[in-house]
Parts: sequence; C-alpha cells; structure tokens
Amino acid sequence: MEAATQAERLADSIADSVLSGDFPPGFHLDETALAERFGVSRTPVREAIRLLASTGLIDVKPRRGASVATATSAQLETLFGAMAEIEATCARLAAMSMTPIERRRLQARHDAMAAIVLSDERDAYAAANIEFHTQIYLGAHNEIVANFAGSLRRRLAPFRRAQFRTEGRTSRSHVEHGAVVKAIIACDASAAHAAMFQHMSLVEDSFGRLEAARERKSGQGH
Amino acid sequence: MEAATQAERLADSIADSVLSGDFPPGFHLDETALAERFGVSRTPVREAIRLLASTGLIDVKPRRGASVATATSAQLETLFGAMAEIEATCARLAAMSMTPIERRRLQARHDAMAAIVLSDERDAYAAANIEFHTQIYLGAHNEIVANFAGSLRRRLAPFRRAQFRTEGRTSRSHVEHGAVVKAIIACDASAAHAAMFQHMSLVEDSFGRLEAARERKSGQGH
DNA sequence: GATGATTTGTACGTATGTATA
DNA sequence: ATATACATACGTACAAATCAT
Repeated sequence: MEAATQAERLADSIADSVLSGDFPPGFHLDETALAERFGVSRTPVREAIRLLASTGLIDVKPRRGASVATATSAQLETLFGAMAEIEATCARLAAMSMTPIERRRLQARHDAMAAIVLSDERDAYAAANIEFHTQIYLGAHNEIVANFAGSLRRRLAPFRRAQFRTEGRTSRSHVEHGAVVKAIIACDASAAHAAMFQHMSLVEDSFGRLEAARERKSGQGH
Repeated sequence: MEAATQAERLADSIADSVLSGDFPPGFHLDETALAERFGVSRTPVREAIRLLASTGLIDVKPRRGASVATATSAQLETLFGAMAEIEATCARLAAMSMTPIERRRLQARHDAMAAIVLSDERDAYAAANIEFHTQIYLGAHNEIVANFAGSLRRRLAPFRRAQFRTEGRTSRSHVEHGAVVKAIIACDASAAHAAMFQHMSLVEDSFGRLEAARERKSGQGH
C-alpha cells in the first residue's frame, strides 16, 4: 500500500514542507535544489511539482518555475467562499445519507471535543477539528465532492495555522459544530447546510481579523 | 496569450481527442505512440498526461500507463451527483451575485435557445447549452467553484455525448432552464439552487435511460 | 512458471527563454 | 540596451517492471 512512484513520495514530502510552514507562501521551488535535497534526479521532482500544482498548493509559470502558492486577499476570499459552499454541501449530503452508525460517531466526536475545549489544548482541538470535518466529508458519501473539500482545506491550511489562537475561538467553534451535528442527527438537510455555511463564514471572519493584525513580510524565497 | 508550453498544447489536443470520442473511454494512451503522432519527445507527452490525470479525464497507474477514464455506473452516479450539487451551488451564487448585465445576457441566451428548440438542431442546442451553463458558472463570481464545475462537465462529457438524442429532451431541458433563469433574475437563491438541482438530476435520469438501452463493448484500446 | 518484448520510470545532457548586471 | 548567467523545457539513454508467449 506504499506510495508507488518516487514522484508521489516527493509530492508528499514537499507538501509536508509547505503545510508545516517550512516552505512559506511565495517560496521559490528550485528543481535542482530539491533534487539534491531529496537525493534524486530532476525528473521526478518535476513530476512532483506538477502533481502539487494540480491541487493549487503551488503555482507554476512556464519557464519561470514553481513557487508555493501565495494568495491575494481577493483570492483568499474566493477560496474561503468556495470552501464554505462545499463544506455546506457536504453537511447537506451528510444529513441526507449518513448511516445511523456514522451519525452516532459524529455525535461522539463532538462530545469528546467538549472536553478538549475545557482543557484549552488548542493544538489538540485543531487536530480533532480536522477529524470532525473529515467525518462529515466521508458521511456525504460522494467521493468527488469529499476530495474537493479536502483539497480546498489543504490549500488553505498554510493560511489557517493560527486560526485557533484567537481568544475564545475554540469554544465558539464548538458551539457552531453543535448546531451542525444537531441538524445532521435530525436529518435536516437545509439546516445542516445553513449551520455549516455559517460556521465556515465565521472561520473566514476569524482569519480575516488575524490577517489584518499582522504584516509578516512574505516572499522569503527568491 | 497562446498556450505557452508544448505539454499544455498537447494536453489540449489529447483532451480534444477524448471529448470528441476519438479516444473512447478505456483507450490506452501509449506514450511513445502519442509522441510520434504529435512529433515530439516522450517528456512533454508525459507531462500532458499528468496534467489531464489531475482533471480526472484520464487514469494513470504506476508502471501501467494511462488510459481514458472509464467509469462504473456507481462512479458515474457519484459524478453526476457531484455535478448536480456544484451546478446548483453555482446557480445559488449566481442568483446572489450576478450583475444586472449578466442577468440580462443570461435571459437573452435563454430566449435565443427557444428558437433552436423549435428548429430541432440538436448539435446547435448542445453547444448553446454549454454556453448557457458557462454563463452561470461565471455569474457565480467564484473562480474556484466555477473551475470545478467546468472540470466535472468535461469529465462527464464522454458519457453525455448522446444526451440530446432522446426524443423531446431539448424542449424539456429548455423548460427547466426557464425555471433556473426566472429564479436567478428574481435573485431567489434557494429557488435557483432547487431549479438547477432538479434540472441536473433529470439530465442524469435521461443519461441513465440511454445507458441502460445500450451495451456497447467498451475497452477498445488494449 | 520462466523468458523475452514492450513500456514505463528515472537519469542526464542540451538549448531556449527569462532575469540580472 | 546588450550581454551574461542561470533555470527551465525538451530530448535522449538506460534501467526496471509489466505483459505476453
């Protein structure tokens, strides 16, 4: 079950470096440098770069190479908007087609997250949060939509790392999750859509405030 | 503004061959053969194949090459389901954010299509239909969602070629479009969503009947 | 089941186009 | 503005794995 080709393994490694913040947005990905760093030739590096470009995590311009995707605030708005729509769609589908077992497991996870909120372990909450949303993706029972949702989440990950640092964000997030869970358990598709849409819109707001408060110098690479 | 790199041009050419039915679903894409056919080396062919694989139009398996994506009926159902959701989302967004000019242009196209229905030119209707839906994608004012919708449409194109051959499908399609246009003009987001969702569900039904009625032998290539 | 043919994956060299001085 | 340097895109060669006999 291991990744089969070198290019795929490389794509994973590079993606990790991006998501962990090791390669910041705007960082230029030099083919030769990456080939050296990972001890392979440039060919699989090129293929890995193309693979990642297809997910939108990095940009490639002909004859000008690849760099970690940077986003203007307008593009970020589009991405967050798309994510809100797709996550809401997943919630709608989940409300319609989750099995009783899946509903129970979702409820159980939500309940478990209450304890994490109280303990104020924000990294743990962030991890559990991903699991929570993933359960809803899977509960939608549509692999295409679920993959797109996952792809959007990965693409936004570099810009969301600090989202739960905002004071009180975890507890508000948990309350919003509660509305989503309630609607899904009740098989109320349109309520699930609305609740998730609002949740994701508030995530965007929370990010927006963070964004406005900082002026990190970007474009370290190149 | 021309396509910059050979790989991109090749990807377009290959995609055309797939969408036109020249390369049918299941057809095996031999790297060397394609390189010869287009008079280039294998390297850009490989890149073009990876490009198309990222859209889902073709499948690549490590060490086993690429072939035009074939789909089981279960996968087709998933694809059609995803398309219905995303198109409905586009309609919802369009109802909320189309400019007055875009609304007028949409209405104009819809009106123009009435004449095509009467003349019974099904190829012309199919072309106008794509334009109609594209206008709604663009009217959603969210490039990410619009691109995904377009990608799904291209991916399903090989399986939809004959959709308007069903007797009376064009006129029913036009009526359904009417409901979508009316809702969008009225800025009624949830009505637009519902109307488009129903339209796309009926498209799927129409395809399903066609599919059931034929037993083409597939897998010509290899 | 083993062997040979074909094809993919990888490595490396070369040339063109971009960016710098 | 011209020229130089450098990274990317493409071509070619080899190795490894699949398939066909």
